Amino acid sequence: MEETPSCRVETALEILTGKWKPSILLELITHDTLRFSELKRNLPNITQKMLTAQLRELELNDIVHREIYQVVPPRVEYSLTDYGKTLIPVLNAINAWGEKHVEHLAQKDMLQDVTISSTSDSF
Amino acid sequence: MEETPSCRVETALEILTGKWKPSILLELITHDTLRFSELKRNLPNITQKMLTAQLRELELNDIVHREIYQVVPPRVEYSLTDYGKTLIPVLNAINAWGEKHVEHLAQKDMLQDVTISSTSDSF
DNA sequence: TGGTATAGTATCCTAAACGATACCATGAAG
DNA sequence: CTTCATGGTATCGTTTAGGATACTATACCA
Repeated sequence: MEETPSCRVETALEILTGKWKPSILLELITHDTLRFSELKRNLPNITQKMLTAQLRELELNDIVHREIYQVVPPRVEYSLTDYGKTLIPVLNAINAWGEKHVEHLAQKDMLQDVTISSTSDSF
Repeated sequence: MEETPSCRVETALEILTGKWKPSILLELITHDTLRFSELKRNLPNITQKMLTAQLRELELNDIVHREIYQVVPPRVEYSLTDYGKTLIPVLNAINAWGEKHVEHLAQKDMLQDVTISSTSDSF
């Protein structure tokens, strides 16, 4: 029953964090709808267990929709819910800052190899 | 040497996540400069070890500045760097979404107790 | 001489996240 | 009747995050 800003930030971050959730969300943002196997293919190092677990959590939070087709072999498709799509601007903001940060660290740590120039403010 | 959006998002999230970093950052945003002991007082359940560790990480990433006064007993003050302040809009975006999300879950899970109305879009 | 305050370290332990691997059900195709 | 593809579970082990507790240095103050 807390209602502080830090509580809200943590609530939001819970949805975005975990080793795989950002990648999964970005996949669904850029591909719209993906089968389980397609997601797995696109995330080369994830285990089946982790992919299932993360998708279930996202589903519980009403971020992704899981559509099951009763066929054999099974076909299950994942996509963002309308509500899940409200996360896109947040991810864009985080992505933009992350991009600056990579540059910032590059400038700080190494004063060398200043050949970075790509800039993309959204996906 | 990855340069994908998900890599950038993860880089940014690394800075924001951890059980205490959001709280620490929000403290420094709202109070500007705080001594170690003041931070500890304001974060009632944090251990000294965790506070030190999280502050060190934030310092390494150039998010917070650590000012040491050579007196006894020691006095050490923490504040956001100018660069660290560029995180504020990001935290605001996350906070705003988190607020909506709390409401969203409330509507979904319980169809009761609809007495929530506070709205604050920034700190 | 001993207690106090501050800002830490060091050590050990638990719990949670994550990973590797094996297993399962189904029906169609061969 | 065997094999294949899909989308999972179950079980176990490791690795990491976090927590509890004890310890430290220093100078001042009584």
